[in-house]
Amino acid sequence: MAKETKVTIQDIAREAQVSPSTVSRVLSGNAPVVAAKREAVLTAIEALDYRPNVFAQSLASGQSLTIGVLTQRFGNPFYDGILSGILQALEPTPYSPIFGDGRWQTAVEKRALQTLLDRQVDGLIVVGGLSPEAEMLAYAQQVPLIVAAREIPGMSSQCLTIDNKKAAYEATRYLLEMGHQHIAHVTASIYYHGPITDVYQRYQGYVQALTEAGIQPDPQLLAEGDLSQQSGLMAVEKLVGRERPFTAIFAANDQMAVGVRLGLYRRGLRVPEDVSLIGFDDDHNTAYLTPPLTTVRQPAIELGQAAAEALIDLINGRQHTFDTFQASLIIRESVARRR
Amino acid sequence: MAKETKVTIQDIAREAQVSPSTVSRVLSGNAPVVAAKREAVLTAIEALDYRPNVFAQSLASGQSLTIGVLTQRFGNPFYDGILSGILQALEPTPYSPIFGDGRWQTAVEKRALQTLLDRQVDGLIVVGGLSPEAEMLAYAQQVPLIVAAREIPGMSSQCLTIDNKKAAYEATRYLLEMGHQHIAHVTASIYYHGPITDVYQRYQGYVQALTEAGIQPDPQLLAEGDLSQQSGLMAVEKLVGRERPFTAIFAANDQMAVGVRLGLYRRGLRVPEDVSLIGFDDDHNTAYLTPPLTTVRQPAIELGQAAAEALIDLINGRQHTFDTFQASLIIRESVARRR
DNA sequence: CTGTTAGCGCATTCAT
DNA sequence: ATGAATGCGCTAACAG
Repeated sequence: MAKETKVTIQDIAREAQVSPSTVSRVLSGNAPVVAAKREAVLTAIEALDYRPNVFAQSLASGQSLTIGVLTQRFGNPFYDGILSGILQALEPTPYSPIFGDGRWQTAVEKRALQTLLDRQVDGLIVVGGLSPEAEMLAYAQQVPLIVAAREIPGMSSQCLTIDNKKAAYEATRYLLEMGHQHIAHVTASIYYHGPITDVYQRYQGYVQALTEAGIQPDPQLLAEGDLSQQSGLMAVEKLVGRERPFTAIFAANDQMAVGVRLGLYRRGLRVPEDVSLIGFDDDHNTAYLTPPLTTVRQPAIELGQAAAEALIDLINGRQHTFDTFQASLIIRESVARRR
Repeated sequence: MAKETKVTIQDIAREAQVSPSTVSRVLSGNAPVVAAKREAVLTAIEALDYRPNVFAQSLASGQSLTIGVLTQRFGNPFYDGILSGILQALEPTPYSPIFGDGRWQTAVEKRALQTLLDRQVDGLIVVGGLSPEAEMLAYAQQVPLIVAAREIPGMSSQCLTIDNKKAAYEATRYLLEMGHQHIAHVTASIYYHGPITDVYQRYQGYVQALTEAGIQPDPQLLAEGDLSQQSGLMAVEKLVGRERPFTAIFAANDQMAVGVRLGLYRRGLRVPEDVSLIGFDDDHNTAYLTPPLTTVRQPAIELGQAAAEALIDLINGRQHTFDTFQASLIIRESVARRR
């Protein structure tokens, strides 16, 4: 339907008085071309407003110059940040990203992945994702693959992750240092979230900090939500209902922290006077909480950039190493020294 | 690098004892094929796990079976909703979306658009966007084009929009009906936002409602922000500073409404006891405001779906008509009857 | 209904 | 350094 440019490499060749191959050469820069001819070609390209046909290019070369990015539905600040980072890092390269959306459903994710593969992407970045490890390993066999924000055993050298356990450990430590002894944790069902082990790692960090401090983690101070704000609210109800005293709550993400905040408010508990509160994600949407929420910032953009760079190195067979990314505790007024 | 499938249509042809063209025919369904052969082909495809080379397909057919979607940086709930709608509507079609990100910068947008065009998209959906009208018209010449959430004079039959003026009118009417006479409006600079006339339309709806009610809009009750939360806060300062009494504020978007809320709080003004407040967008991130914010919900997903459907009809030369979408007022507790 | 013949637009050999 | 020739994998006439 679309009336695409009809200008082909042949037209340029004629216009510039050279052969098509020469045009191709100046285009790709893969072979030396005398300056005069190069000029002629460039001018012709300009004059005719020539745009190479990417399909023909890819068909002939076997490269698509695209890299596939599999995400899970937009909207999450952390994942969105990773996307931004990827986009930024790809900008100066010849590769352009094409997206697939897994929508947090394995079946959808699988199809999206397949679509990307069918489009002959030269490389693949999977952000999070639910696909079983075996499948991921299989994909990695077919195409250069980098996984962001998820650790897959057996391909850790291609996984960029954030040290969630350590971050959670530090958050909990901070509460301990502020004198809190009875620290509740709002987590999310491991079962439900399957491979999203981030949440579980946060739980582990929490446990470790307590244990090191000589405090036995109390199951009664653990509440399970589903990462939603609503579930945070309900978590408070559960905790309060158990009649185990607590002076601080560490929520596994900001959304739940907001719910917690609301739940405390409804129970007449004030933050931070009665209960200190820490979240996780540095979700900017919580900016208008009063008092502002102490939380953990994950370097999403940086991680995205690193993922893209790693992938390009991988495609080009270059060596590439990277460390686990460190998250940082953002201290704000939702935590007070225990009275 | 990637070891793509080496299976070609020839292999299938051989395996199924037919000619390549026949295979192509069963693949595209564009021509009748005897059942027996079709079966044979299908089995062969299955057996060899054949995946057509999209580049070869596109090169030969001139169609890419992709539709380009130009967005502006993820994160905005309204635009994200439109994207979801587009994705959903495209799901059952043979077209797959490829995204471009304009990042709210004309230069970037232009490049992104060009990239999409270079990829020979069969159609284009531009969500919002800043490109001057002339350019949009030019693009529309090159490729089937649908514009979502923006009205472009001269191609209104290809623009899906939401009736912002009417929605704002109704929001203001509601305040009037609640007995408010002095209603302030927080808008955004028309100059700054250039083509984003939504905000201006909201202003117009506000004016119309007042005028119809026999109230002369008071310039002193108008404050200009930039859609950010921060600017909402400052708007309150301006309004309060002018010492013109008001009992209600209608903000042009939820983000500013949140800022307004904060500003009022700092001034010791309570919502809704002292001042009633209405926003616009039904931004879920405001869910934890107390009291909940009365706002306007725009049917983003529906609009996205409609846009995708319209585009496909356009590509196929089918006729397609649609109405302006209606937003709806979501009444919550941030508005009180005037005491 | 189906096989045969030509390209689609370009990147790459290969000679020169 | 550069032109000519070949083919990437597939679809689209064109005959039959």
